Amino acid sequence: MSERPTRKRNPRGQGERLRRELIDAATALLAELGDAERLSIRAVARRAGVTPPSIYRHFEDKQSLVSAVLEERFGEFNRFLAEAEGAASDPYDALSRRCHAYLEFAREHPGHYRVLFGTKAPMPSGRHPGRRAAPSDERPRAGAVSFFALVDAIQRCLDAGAGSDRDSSFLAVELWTLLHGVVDLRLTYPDLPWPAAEEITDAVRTQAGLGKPNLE
Amino acid sequence: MSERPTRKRNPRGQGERLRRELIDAATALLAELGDAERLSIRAVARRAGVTPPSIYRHFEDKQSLVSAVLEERFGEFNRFLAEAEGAASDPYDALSRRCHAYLEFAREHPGHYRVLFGTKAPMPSGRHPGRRAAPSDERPRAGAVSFFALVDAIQRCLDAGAGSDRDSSFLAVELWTLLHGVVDLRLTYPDLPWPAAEEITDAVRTQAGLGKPNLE
DNA sequence: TTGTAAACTTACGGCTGTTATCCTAGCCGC
DNA sequence: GCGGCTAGGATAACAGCCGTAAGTTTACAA
Repeated sequence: MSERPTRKRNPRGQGERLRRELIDAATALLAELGDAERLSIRAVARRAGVTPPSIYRHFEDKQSLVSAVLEERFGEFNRFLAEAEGAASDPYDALSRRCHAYLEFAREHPGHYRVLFGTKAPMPSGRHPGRRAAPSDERPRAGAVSFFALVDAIQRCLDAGAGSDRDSSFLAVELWTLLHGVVDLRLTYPDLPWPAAEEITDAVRTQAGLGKPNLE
Repeated sequence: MSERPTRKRNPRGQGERLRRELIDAATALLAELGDAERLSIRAVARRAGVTPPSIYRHFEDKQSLVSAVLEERFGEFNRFLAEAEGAASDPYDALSRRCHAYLEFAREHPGHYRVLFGTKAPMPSGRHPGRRAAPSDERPRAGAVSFFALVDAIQRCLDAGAGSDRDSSFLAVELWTLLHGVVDLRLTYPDLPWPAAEEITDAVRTQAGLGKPNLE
């Protein structure tokens, strides 16, 4: 019952292996929980078949572990979108694929999407007394990367002659908020009569003048 | 230091007064925390100047207290939007006002907005052993009310002659996801170069054919 | 005076992040 | 062969939080 750790200890030079297993365990748990603050050091240790203090051999504190996982997840997300875009023939198709990939990632990994982009409640000002200087939230920086990649994709459409009276930055905000809104509200209200997510974003994208101008 | 309760006890027939004070304290705390699950019975009791078990005279359990607060907040939200709409002269103006009121509520009460519409992480399947049948989440029902009010507002525009090839339900999803996306991403990434929230939603609304047709 | 509403005290069992200390398997030089 | 060193863990414990059940006190109304 007490989940005693039954792992074999790693050999001499291979101490880094536990680090990977901890990140993998934390990744799996975050996919289930959908919230980085709910993740507990002890749950990660249980899943990895290890005692909680062992984690501190590989990560300074809980925040470090979470950050390591978030960094990998953000990398995976941005890579997934970039690869989807790479298979396109023209800028309009590329933008379309990027948007669809965004929705696909959220559909396939809802827990991770929530961890990456979900609303995070503000810190109650020092939950643990002996805290270091606020670790703050690292998601804004990483998430902004996704945003500027979207700006670039839109700019390439404008450069290719897309007709819009707005600049790429504004259009990127418009598209991103829509993508995020679709994903987030669907997760919260799965029982509403939702149309296909792609249908919504495609509609707005073409209305904004970013569709392929094949009929003009 | 120990925050001993210094309240005067309520007189005989006035036991309901504490109930109100508890709801008010919980409301204020939720505005700060932005997350119903972070709210603790003990924190509510501290703020109300009362010991934790006293709460159980007025609420069956924590979930009942939270539900009472959510119900009030949802009512306030829907009333605020309906009143804003009521001051309009035509359906287009009404829809515009409703959207602007949505954004205004979120701007003025970000914590409450998060509690009402923010992404909620899934329950880890029975956090407390001796639990009653899952209380589930009451937000979907209440939130759906807001959605259908939006559908109605859009339908009135279509009835007034708004030109759109989509039905009101689809357009409502389009608008709602955009409104929510704008609000939610702004809360998560406050440092990005955001245009005015109204500018984004107005752009999409008019692109969708729901603007006032004064130039046709 | 007495019943009882309204609140209190105490306590249980659980969770959490983190530290200080200890154990042990295996490689090192000798 | 063998003592020592150290990497890679495990134990035990601290201090804090949590929801809530059981029993007790206080003060007002009848």
